[in-house]
Amino acid sequence: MDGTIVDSQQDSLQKKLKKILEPTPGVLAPCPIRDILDRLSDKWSALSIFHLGDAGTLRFNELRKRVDGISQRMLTVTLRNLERDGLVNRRMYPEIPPRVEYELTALGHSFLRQLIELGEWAAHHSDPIMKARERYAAREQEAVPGKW
Amino acid sequence: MDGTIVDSQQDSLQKKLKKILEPTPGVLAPCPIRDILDRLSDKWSALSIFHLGDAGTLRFNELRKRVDGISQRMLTVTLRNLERDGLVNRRMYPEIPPRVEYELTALGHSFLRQLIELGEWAAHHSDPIMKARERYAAREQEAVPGKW
DNA sequence: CGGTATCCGTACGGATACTG
DNA sequence: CAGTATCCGTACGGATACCG
Repeated sequence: MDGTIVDSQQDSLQKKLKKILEPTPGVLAPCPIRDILDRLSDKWSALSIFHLGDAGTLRFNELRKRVDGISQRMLTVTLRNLERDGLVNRRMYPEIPPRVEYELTALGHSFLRQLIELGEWAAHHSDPIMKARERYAAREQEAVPGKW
Repeated sequence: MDGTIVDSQQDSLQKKLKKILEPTPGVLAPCPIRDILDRLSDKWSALSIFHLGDAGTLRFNELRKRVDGISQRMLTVTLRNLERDGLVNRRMYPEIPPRVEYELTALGHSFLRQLIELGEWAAHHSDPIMKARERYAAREQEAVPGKW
């Protein structure tokens, strides 16, 4: 029911996997996957990218208000990382008081599309995930009866 | 050059973004995105999924050998999380010595496809990212001349 | 306004030893 | 073999204070 819709694509997937997993010249070692995952792993990158993609161009404190709960420090750090990786553009205007605007680069928008895909997947599969957790929790209960 | 291939898809993207970013009933609060990102954020989940997807079914120590550098503890923790979320299936055989086999569930394979997409994106865009970093590093040099 | 600099608690993950 | 238990260092991120 799930393995029949894909046919020749299966091989393709396996090949892609092989390529990702191959040791030295692969996608893991130098920059690619590990780095991209790092951008996803820190607490605020994805959220910042979402908001920049949504709003277009934002000043530092405008973005700060939108990314709920982020500290000034972490917004700075996050934006620096994104800028460093070429996902975000930083434009500073030599005025007083200073004005700094951030926006996604073309690369950033490209990455945003991947994030949205991920978000869509998550939204679409949130139900089975939640169910799985409930089942897991239930099994934990019966496995350790003395706990309760 | 990059904004012309997508036309009516642009609105669609924006709408998806809105949906992802909307506060309470959105994708962020309950389970979805935040949780999925959590799976991506820990150090070993993605890699473990890749290897399970590549190999099919693996015993604990087989997987351990493949996931280079992972400790016994972290493999256990990682697999528990993945099992909890319904991405990995754990099958235990009551033998001596014990044998435990892990494999991706249908949901896990579905997620793997997303990971591969991400990997492909990363591989495909690793060049501009690396270049961006070099530029950033170069700008740092000139900005802080006293450092050198 | 848009940052740095500093301090500090916590959570993640590694190493090691032990167990059914 | 496949874990669990324990200890322990580090890195991530929050709070606060200060600066151009």
